[in-house]
Amino acid sequence: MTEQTLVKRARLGVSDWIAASMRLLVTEGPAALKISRLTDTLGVTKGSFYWHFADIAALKSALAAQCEAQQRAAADHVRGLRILPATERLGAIVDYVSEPRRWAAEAAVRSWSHTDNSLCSAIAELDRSLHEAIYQAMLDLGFAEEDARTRATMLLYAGIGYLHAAEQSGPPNADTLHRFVALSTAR
Amino acid sequence: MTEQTLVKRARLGVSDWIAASMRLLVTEGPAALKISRLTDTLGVTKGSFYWHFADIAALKSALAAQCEAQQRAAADHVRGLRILPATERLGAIVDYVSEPRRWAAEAAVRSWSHTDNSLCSAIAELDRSLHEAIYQAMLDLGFAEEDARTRATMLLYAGIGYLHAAEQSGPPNADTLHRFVALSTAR
DNA sequence: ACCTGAACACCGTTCAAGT
DNA sequence: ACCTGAACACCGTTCAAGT
Repeated sequence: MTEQTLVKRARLGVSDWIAASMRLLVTEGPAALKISRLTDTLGVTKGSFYWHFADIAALKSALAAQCEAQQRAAADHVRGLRILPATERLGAIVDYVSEPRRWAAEAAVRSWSHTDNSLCSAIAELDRSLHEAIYQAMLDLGFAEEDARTRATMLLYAGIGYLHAAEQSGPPNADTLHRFVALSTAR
Repeated sequence: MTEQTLVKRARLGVSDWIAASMRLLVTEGPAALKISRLTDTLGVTKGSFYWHFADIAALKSALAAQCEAQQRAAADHVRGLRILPATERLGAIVDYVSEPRRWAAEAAVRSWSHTDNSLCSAIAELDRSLHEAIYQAMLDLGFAEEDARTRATMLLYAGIGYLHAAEQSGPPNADTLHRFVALSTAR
């Protein structure tokens, strides 16, 4: 009864569908992303949906794009940190990605990607971007190319693994990630 | 390889359905777990499925139980390696988990767990077991408790992160994991 | 005990027709 | 430009009837 079914707008735009989808995704997870759920909350029929989107994959793509935009912003932010000295830079990257809201969004997208292949490329891109940033920091710290690559790869994967593990065991612990940095940059 | 797809038995048992489900899960992921896919490969109609299982959730539960048994067996195997010297032991753990068939099963179960909470505890148990084994190896190598714990945590998460990343980018590379071992045990 | 075949509900999808 | 309403395909589910 608390739905906005009664607040039926005369006309809907793509952004209305995306917004409703985002709300569903965040509150009930990817499994709730059904056309019928959307038409219920928006107060229209399913035919309406197909005026705005080719199919449900298109809706999910658009939703994913929204998430990707946030991720790109994250990647940009990380790249912007390159003015910092390498050690502080790695610390700043860790602080940034472990910020609770970012962390939650990251976990949600990665979790969603397991049932939606369209998201895989976006995630791969962010991972590549992060790896590049970390690799560069390792180089700046004076490690030889191959050593730097291995250290960067391990640090990145440790972060991703930690994210997946923490997904069901509570909030992130920035301290743990900082220890990973220390270990992966030790001589 | 027992390809019984075309060999239509006169009668099927629960184990036949589970086996076919496991094959589908590992080769095509949880999304392929459809009754119609199973009846196609087993050469029966959907009504047959409902003689053996109450619904598709029951099939998935039974499959999950099978997966959990495998996870437990894996944990036991890792615990059994403790007789080896620490360095060889870590190498043996890496070789064991990166064995292609185990790796594929592991990736499938972890991927599936994102949409099936019943699997989370089994995975957490294996992770705990792996962490304990790796931690013990670090202690045996002479690292102090807290340092050993951090090194073990990072190595474990790097492996998990690598598994998730490799899930969509091809087969595992044991060499990469061995380099992670070298890095996380470096002084 | 195990299976078929027909039926039904649900959801994604299409499209001609309405405003 | 945006939406309705009816149709259809696909998949999970039920069940009476067959061996």
